[in-house]
Amino acid sequence: MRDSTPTISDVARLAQVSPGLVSRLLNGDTSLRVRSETEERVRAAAKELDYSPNAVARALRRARSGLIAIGVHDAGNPIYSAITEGAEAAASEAGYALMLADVDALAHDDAAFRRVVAGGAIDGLLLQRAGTESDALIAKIASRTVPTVLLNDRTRGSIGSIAVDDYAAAHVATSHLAELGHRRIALLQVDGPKSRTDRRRRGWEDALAAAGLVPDPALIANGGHTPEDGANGMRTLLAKGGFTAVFVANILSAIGAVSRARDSGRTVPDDLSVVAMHDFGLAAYLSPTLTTVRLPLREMGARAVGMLLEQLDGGAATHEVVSSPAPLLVVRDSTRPVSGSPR
Amino acid sequence: MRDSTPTISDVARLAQVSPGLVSRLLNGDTSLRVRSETEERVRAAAKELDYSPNAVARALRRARSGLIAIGVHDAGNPIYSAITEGAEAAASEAGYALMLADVDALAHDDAAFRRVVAGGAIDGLLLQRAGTESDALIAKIASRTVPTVLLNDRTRGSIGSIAVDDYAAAHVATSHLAELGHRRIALLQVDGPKSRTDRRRRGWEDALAAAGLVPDPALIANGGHTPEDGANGMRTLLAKGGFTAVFVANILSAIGAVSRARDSGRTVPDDLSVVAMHDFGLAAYLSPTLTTVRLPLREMGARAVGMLLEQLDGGAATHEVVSSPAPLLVVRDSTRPVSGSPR
DNA sequence: GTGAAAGCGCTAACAA
DNA sequence: TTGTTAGCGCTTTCAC
Repeated sequence: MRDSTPTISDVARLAQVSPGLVSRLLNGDTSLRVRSETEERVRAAAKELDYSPNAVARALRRARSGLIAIGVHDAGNPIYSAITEGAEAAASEAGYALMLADVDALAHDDAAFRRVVAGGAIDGLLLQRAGTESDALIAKIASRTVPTVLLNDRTRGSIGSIAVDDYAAAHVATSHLAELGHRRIALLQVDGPKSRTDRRRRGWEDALAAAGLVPDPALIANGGHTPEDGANGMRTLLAKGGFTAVFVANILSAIGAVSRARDSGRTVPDDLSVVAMHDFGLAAYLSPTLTTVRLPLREMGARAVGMLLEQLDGGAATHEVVSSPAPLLVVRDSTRPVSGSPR
Repeated sequence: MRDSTPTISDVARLAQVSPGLVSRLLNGDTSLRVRSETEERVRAAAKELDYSPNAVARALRRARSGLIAIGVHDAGNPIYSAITEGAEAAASEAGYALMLADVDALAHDDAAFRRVVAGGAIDGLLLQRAGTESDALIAKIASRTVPTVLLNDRTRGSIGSIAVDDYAAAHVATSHLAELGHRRIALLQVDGPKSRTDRRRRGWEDALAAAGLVPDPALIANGGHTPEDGANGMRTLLAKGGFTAVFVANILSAIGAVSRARDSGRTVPDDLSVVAMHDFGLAAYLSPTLTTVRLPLREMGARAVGMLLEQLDGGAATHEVVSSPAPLLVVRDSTRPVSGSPR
């Protein structure tokens, strides 16, 4: 038994061939015509030594690290982790590995940034776009060095971007409320990039219009993307009053909003129907269980990796919307037909 | 402006010194006595070229990739992601990067395993221990190649391990219920590694004993670690009846348990008090808000990285329990003094 | 104080 | 059909 990890030369020696041949053979070089007997000797040797090619040496030689980094803001956020899971699976599938990086650390720690982005350590970067300063900064600088895809973003430009269909999601959610007979439907939006906010608002507006209702700007408030923000947004909304239903553009925010409504004496869904954008496992176990619009987040993460790989193959940066599967309304207990007059 | 990324030779050339000198200088080699004038020339050149050392070349030369992998089962689980966040922060702090790997993929896809673990791609492995077959397998094989630390585990052996204080957590939670006057306190345990399950059960037993109560084996059921499992566990428990409070050894499971209790007509906390092990942001926004025991998960992730680095420096594998900060009881609305007779 | 040279393990171009 | 060679960019030992 050898004490140190075997190299390609060890395999070559054992099989009595040259390292170059082992390399081409094991990498499935199709332009190679080997005697099948030789091939077997090589494979047997590799197996006997339990040879695994050294990833670092290969990366240096190929000028490809086989690593994709994903810059996230809050790894604990279930929405983000769904994206990350999709990305990890797709990366792994393609023979890549996924590196986790904190966007804020990247933005504020130059050494960390250089280590991750600038030193050839990664072949591509996936960047969670939350609408902060850091985001824009990192995206701009990083994309000069390495193919980059902005997640949750639809910026048109030299940097790739991918998003879910915000408009459709908002439309589906709002239509559901309208179909239940609600006529005063509020909107709790997320303070992300303006264009995204706009698309969701238009989905809400158009769904209202389609139902013969008139969007009331007074029924729009900011719900952020945390339970706390959602609770605050709901407080603002409740102070104005005059609605029987609300579409909340983020599920964590929605949970906070429901909590706040309850604290101020409203019962969901009796007094107030709530639909949240995004879905996750817990939604079915909350009280009340939450009606949501499920979006293809894992698919988005996976596709983002695909876009990155295409760029690595020389393709241009693209801008995509993941529209399949389409936003799916998951009706649970937080929505019900309107009853009585708005309060 | 140069088109390709500058190498150390470019810097050396510009500064009119040798690459070796640049390397030692930029890496802060203390045994180096350079003319301060030369030093400035080098630093200026590096700055002018915006030089970042190539991480891959460095890794090859140093035989250190600067990468730590964390094998997780369910990245979306808030408990796991807290650990991951802690690990990421500590890794980044130490100049390392964190790679995400799916344990099941590692276990079932040999190519993926080799790529991640066997090819010198990582310097260390953090392994989420969920008690599955895959876990044990991976741990065994991986640890032959690379320093490994088992998360959430207290296995004594050549493989490092780290855990939170399960016993104390269960004790704190159960004591709280006992102090509220509950005398029939059930336990919904997680079907993880036996020793862990045992420690939590002993915490529960000892807390009961300390309160002069007798642990009743009939009041133990399996609550798993998902809302669904928790709901099932609660169903089992409710079928037996005879308790007014329950300690649930996992927060997701607790949410399912509460949901189930509600579905079968019980009100938490009026009919049933619930304490969950582990805490996360949403707990304060549920209905009812959930009393929990908060554990140092981020700290555990961070410390695990520290243990790995110590092993890389030649230290032996250790087995630690993160006991600081101590398990913290966070009292919310799911617990209240006992009232009436058990049902 | 600084330079020169070797080599980490691999792959790709070129020879034979 | 297979071997030889060069070199990716860096660090480190040794020499001057």
